[in-house]
Amino acid sequence: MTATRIVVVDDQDVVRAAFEVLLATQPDFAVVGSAADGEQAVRICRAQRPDVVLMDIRMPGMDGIEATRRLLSDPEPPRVLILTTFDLDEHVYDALDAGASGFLLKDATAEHLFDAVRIVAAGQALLAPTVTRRLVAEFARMRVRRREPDAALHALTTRETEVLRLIAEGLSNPEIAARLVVGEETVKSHVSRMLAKLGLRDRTQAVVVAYESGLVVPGDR
Amino acid sequence: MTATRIVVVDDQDVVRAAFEVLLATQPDFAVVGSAADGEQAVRICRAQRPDVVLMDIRMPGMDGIEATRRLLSDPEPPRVLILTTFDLDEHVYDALDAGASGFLLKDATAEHLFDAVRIVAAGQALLAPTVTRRLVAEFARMRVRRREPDAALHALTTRETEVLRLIAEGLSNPEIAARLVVGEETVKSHVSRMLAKLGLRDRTQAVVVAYESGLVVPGDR
DNA sequence: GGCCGCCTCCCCCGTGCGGGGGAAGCTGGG
DNA sequence: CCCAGCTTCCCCCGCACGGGGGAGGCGGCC
Repeated sequence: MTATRIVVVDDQDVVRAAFEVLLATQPDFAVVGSAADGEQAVRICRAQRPDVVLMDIRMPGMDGIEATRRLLSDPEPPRVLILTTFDLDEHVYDALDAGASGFLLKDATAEHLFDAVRIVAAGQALLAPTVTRRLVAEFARMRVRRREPDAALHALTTRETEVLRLIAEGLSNPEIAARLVVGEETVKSHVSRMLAKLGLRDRTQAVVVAYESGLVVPGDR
Repeated sequence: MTATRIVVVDDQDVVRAAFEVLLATQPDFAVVGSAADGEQAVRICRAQRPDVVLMDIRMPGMDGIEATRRLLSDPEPPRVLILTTFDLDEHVYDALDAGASGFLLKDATAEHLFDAVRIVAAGQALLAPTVTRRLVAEFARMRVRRREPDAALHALTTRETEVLRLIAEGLSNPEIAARLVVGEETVKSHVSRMLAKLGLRDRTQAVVVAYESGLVVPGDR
């Protein structure tokens, strides 16, 4: 098994050199390049094709986020491990968005860094504990809104809910009738009773409550 | 500084005993109780008030998820670290939802376990690398859909966009006219041209594209 | 100057929509 | 057994909605 090929990206020369030396102490690691900004990073990675890129965020010119985004859009991209001083950065979410596999703080121990490199090289992911905590909290928050189809929606019968869902797809009454294989008159009564139960005026407002209540979720179609 | 108080929950006696012995090797840990199912776990935690609970998921009777949910609803709850054999479990999301601070696989090393306990005791969070990877991917996916107010929406004039946004609040034409302080006829022409540009039939469909495109976001009101 | 895009308002006209009734069959529970 | 709730369908009616087409004022751009 060959060594994990690593590129180090940091605008501070000392820091970069320190990481190179540190990583070189591990027999299964091979530092194959380094860069001081985003442009250099992209160029060197495309030439060296490393397994893992240790990426700083704050850099003059192209920052680590944008560099990550570009690298990840290549075919067979490297795994990117973000290494930064500040965890309170908004950049965390942007970095994960850009496709980073890991997010470590510079106060991590050498052992943690080695672990992290091996984990992302294996295609897994690892985040600093504080970052994990925020991500988990954020994730739970996102899920909470997405599973409270509550309002007065439980008052609806199954058929009424079904009709509401189709209205929220933008269908007209005749279209809904066709979809459900019933008469249009039937649909109209379902719609009327649904609107009355929810205290709404028209189908437009019905679409709004369907989305706001979480009955339907953007992107699920 | 006092030791971290730990409760071990697992339905298999040997496993439970093994973890107790393992944790006892650390001078800053103190195992203050153990349980073989969810009910016992809740009872013992309320009596012992540990800092950290090592929780198995699969157990007879009340499972680890439900036990976690109940513990977390208490005042000053312990931190819960889930320890399970299967990472492919759907339970991961449920566990995080229930409020767990960590999620480890049983194939983790002793050192990783100790680290994890110390991290969650400190109020941070830690997940197994495979779980982290899935969470990061899921998180990125969630965010992607939330920032693409693109479609053909740029073709709309500012006024048309404004009208679309109000339609997506469930307002009728007269209401929109009042809100914008213009005549109803004016609103009608904006609506008509907006629908034509987007290739839509009625305001109901307009609400759908407003939500699906990200022009409006559920919960922002 | 002339042109064009946007916002504003006006007309007519057809119809999809929603309210107000009523009625049938079917299910399940007291 | 009968009643209640759900689903299905029917009638009539009024109106908000949306299409078509036209027009004036105002700003920017060539």
